[in-house]
Amino acid sequence: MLDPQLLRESPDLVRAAIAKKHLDVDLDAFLELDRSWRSSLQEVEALRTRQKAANTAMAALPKGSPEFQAKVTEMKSVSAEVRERENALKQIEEKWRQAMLTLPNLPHASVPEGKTPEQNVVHARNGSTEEPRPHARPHWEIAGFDRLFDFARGAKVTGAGFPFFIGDGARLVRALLNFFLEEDAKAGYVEVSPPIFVNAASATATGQLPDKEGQMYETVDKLYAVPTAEVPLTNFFRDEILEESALPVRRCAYTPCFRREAGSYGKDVRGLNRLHQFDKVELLKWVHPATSYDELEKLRQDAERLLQKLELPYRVLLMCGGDLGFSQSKKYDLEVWAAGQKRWLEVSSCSNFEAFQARRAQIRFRAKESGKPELVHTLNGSGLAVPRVLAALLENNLQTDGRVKIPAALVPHFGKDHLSFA
RNA sequence: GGAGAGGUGGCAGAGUGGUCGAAUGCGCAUGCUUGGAAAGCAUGUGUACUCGCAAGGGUACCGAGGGUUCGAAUCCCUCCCUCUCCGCCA
Repeated sequence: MLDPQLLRESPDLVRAAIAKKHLDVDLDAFLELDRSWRSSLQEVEALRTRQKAANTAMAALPKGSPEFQAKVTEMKSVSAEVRERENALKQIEEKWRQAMLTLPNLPHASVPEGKTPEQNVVHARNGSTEEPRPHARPHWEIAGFDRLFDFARGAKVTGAGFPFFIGDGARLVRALLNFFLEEDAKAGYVEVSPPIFVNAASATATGQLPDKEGQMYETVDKLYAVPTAEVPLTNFFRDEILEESALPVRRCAYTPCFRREAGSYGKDVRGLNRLHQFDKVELLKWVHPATSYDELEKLRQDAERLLQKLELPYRVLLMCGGDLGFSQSKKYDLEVWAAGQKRWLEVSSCSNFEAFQARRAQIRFRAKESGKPELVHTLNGSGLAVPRVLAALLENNLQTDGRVKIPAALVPHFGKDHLSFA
């Protein structure tokens, strides 16, 4: 949610910023709504003032006295009017709230111009994509793949996109999760194991609702399976005021992530590239607004380090305005090279939300100077998404003998230096 | 799942229709006192929205939402949560 004050005082600035995201937003309609909300509010407040004054006067009057009865009669009509105007106000407020929820966050000045993913800027590259790998092939074509990653049984038991991980496949998932969590702990993130279902208020605070409910699995009692640990993690401090000295708070969490992925078909969905359920470790920070862009760089580096230690070639994209999400101010994507598919796979997305989520979620800190509550800035990034990292490992590290070499950093967690499909 | 009790300010805890944004205590802040501290004394101590150049006003909030009433922390309804006992169970 944006700062309503900023909208009122500098609508042109907001308009220009939103234009960078290439979204179509009717600010004038909102501003008009805002004006009528304020005048309606003032009407109601004036009437309430009258009611309160009458209430005090009546308390001092003998009950049943003529003066008292006269007041009752007088205030009955005021009461009716209050009811009417309050209903009108409530309706406007609801519209106002809905309108606010549809306004996107503003991009940071350093976000490059651009409309399409092609206009994202390659910020950095690490490792070679040119190394000859004659045996490389898409991971789903590797001999024995189906023994470790059983999509057919998964489809039978649950549905497409819910594979079984078996033997070394399951073991590699567990090793990766362990490796990620251990490394994240070393980087100062406190591990959290959160609920994997959240209520509507939580999904709204992080921006999944109201627009993206079609992307989440919903239970009969209106709980949502988390699409990412970001949701329960961010909501941990919802409606709370932290001490300034507690900032920055850094946390990480492993959860399975559930995404309906409605409407995505085709090449992207082969193998482990896109699943309805997948494992991911998420990094989250609550920081002082003055430091959030430094913290974003650190967050990106924390995620990058994982890929470096896994010896996987990757690149960092700085997202252009048009490819930024609804609620982000600035975002880096980390993409790992999959030598078999000969394409980049997104394995992490590191974003600064500034106060956008914090305002929706009312996460604040008490500023030492003023003693007043201020909104924190929130940031999050994957560290990392398991199946795509796994896919890249299979494709890049496939040996001539059909086995897959396990990177040195992972060997202590995996327990051996090769994965076997046999 | 069944039965009962309860949700009030940072905490504890009063308040069953009006003068209650709310007693009192603790905590916290500032000042006085002191060589310094404690104690003591005094004053202050929520959040949000809104009007105003400002000084300063106004309104809302007693778990949430609705209702009754001229008027609701207080009465009624629905929901959520916590606790105790029973049942069930990883």
